[in-house]
Amino acid sequence: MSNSKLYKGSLTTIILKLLTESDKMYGYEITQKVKELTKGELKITEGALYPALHKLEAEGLLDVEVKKVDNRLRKYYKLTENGTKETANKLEELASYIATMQALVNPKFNLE
Amino acid sequence: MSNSKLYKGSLTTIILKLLTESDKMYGYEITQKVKELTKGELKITEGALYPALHKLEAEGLLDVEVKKVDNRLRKYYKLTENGTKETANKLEELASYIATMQALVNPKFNLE
DNA sequence: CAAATATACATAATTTTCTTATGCATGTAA
DNA sequence: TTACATGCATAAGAAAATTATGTATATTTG
Repeated sequence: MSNSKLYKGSLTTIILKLLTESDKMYGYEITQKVKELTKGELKITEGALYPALHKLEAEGLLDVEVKKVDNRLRKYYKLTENGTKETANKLEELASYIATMQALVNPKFNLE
Repeated sequence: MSNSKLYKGSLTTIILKLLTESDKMYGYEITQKVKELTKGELKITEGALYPALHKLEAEGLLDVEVKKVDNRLRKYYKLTENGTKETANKLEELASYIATMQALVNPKFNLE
């Protein structure tokens, strides 16, 4: 997931946000979409992705639907109502994180 | 360190950056400075800070100098030459992380 | 004056989140 | 037929944090 440690903790936010745009996605699709959107900067590993998806499902933020396509299994995930709410929270947290870090790192950005 | 998980992995960057501005700082001073700069948004816990400082010292990025002030011990940390170089890397990584996340989360920001 | 709070360091146990490695299975390209 | 792509999964270990302590001195407050 990139050599930078900064991505730790942001996988959930990424997954949830992508699902607000695509309605439903399956795991492998998420890895490809992230690779594409970030021009290869960020590669989601399976060892990180699948446990994260299972956790989001267990927390009731995602619903899963299994489908067989081309004789291969796919698990489609979509946001629940709570998942949609939580996505909004996560995106606010991300905006807040960015603002805070810029205040720390760049004297030009002052927090209110 | 704030309820948001996004700060995971950014402590080292924060410490190094603050030291480029203040020449030398001690642990407690860092916690207060961060609290002040972020208007209380971010509170560095001791359990995170001290091990991080020790690690940076062990890696040769920080030098330490112990002083007794008002009958209390202070450990002043300052950047080594390598520490200064590594700080530049960390700040680049932060800028890159922010750009990548905005590309993922905000369709308006496209990566080159 | 006693108690709480602030200053200043430290570490140990646990949790969270990730990496790395591995496993299984099918389909397609070289 | 061998490698690579698609698609899921988990287990062992590492890294970085949280939470809970512990020690000690100085200052503020009721």
